[in-house]
Amino acid sequence: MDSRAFKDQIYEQFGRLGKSLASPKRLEMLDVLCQGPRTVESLAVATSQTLANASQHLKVLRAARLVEAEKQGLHVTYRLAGTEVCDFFLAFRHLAESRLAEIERTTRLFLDGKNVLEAVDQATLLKRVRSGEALVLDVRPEQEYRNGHIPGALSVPLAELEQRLAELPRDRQVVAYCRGPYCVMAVEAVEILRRHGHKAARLEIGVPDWRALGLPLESQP
Amino acid sequence: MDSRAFKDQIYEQFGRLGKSLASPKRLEMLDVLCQGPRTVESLAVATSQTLANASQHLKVLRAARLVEAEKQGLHVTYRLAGTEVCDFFLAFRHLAESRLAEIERTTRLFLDGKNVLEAVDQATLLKRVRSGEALVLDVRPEQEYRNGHIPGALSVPLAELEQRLAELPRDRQVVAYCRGPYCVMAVEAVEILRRHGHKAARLEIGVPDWRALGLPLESQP
DNA sequence: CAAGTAATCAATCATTAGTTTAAATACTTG
DNA sequence: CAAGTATTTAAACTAATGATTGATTACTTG
Repeated sequence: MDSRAFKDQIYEQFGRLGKSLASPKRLEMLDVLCQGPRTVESLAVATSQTLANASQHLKVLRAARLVEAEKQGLHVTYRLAGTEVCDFFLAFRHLAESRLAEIERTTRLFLDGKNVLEAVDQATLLKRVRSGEALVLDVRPEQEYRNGHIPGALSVPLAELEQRLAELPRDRQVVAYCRGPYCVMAVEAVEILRRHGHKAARLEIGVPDWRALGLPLESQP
Repeated sequence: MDSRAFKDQIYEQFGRLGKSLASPKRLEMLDVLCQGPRTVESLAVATSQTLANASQHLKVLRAARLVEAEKQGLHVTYRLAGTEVCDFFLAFRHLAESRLAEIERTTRLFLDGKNVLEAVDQATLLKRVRSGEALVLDVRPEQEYRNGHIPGALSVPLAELEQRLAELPRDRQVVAYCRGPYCVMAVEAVEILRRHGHKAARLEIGVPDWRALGLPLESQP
């Protein structure tokens, strides 16, 4: 084997990993999987695609060893192949954010349409969340909350929020979070809360970012 | 803009970054660019492709804002768009190495063919290099040495090595390094050195890894 | 074991990406 | 400003990818 053939084989392998990151849908699936294991169908629904497509994308991710599958009876549960994969995804996202101005522009445009622009910046918000000064609200589906959540957070999945408004204080700030900066559940939660006279704000980061910051998580309420 | 459209736009942008990492040749070019700025032609030669292809790949990398171009007279010099890009490339490489067993297998197969298998492991080798116990040899082209090298290293580009063997001690271990684990220059250097009766070993890591370890670099000899 | 459900596979099609070759552009230097 | 060099662009072709649809497999449950 000459050195060119060696290099070609090596970078070919690197390319396999790169190719698996080349599809928007696959990246969205990785983002969702950072919240915890999921079945194929639930991933398909979460990422708005057909079951067959989701299955095909998962096959690609599995070939790159980014995810693992486990069959439990009728369902196949996919999970990230390790916490390094989640950490890498966050690094990838940060690089994209730092390099592609379009991402910030799109986000701003979206948030301008909604009425959720913050009065306080993320850093002080994060401080309030950490100190317990604000009530922290986890609006993700309950299963994801159970997989791990910000300590002291109350679980009220977005779908149940309107029915359970009475559980939330009106005198204290409510800080809602969800899967991360590009998950819109917390945005919608803040809209609902403000419409009903609550002092609400959105924490942009999600549990994976929280953990990557080295902050502790809670697993059971 | 509804939330699906928002997500589609966001992950579309992430996909742009992912797509730029989906080609073996582009990854190899990024690897080379981690050593410092280079012209299109020199990149084309280093990665064994035509000028036109190299130019097209660089266009893709530039569209993803991973590299920047600067025209100096007749030559266009490309460089990484920031040290984050190099750090990210290393993270990408580590993930690939940890997930794809084929990479290690290919590397081992290649090294088995050459006679450079180590008697000592990388960790103790690194210790000897750091302590100055061994003579450290930088066999990359001189320009890359000037961009930054391991403190105390001697620059003898691979092409000049056979002529300059007299400069090297025979009683002390010579540790050669090059661009990184998949650059074969240090492997070839060790072959030459051993053939001439020197005690030689190869340090797998390159300057980018060295810097990422938080170790200091030297810029001028 | 038949019916039903979750997931995968296979075939097709439209789109995109990569390579090659040749032509065009941009700049320098005599 | 003509000749030469470095780079980019364009056109043509081939290969690969992703979405869609329908069929198939694997498993559970009545």
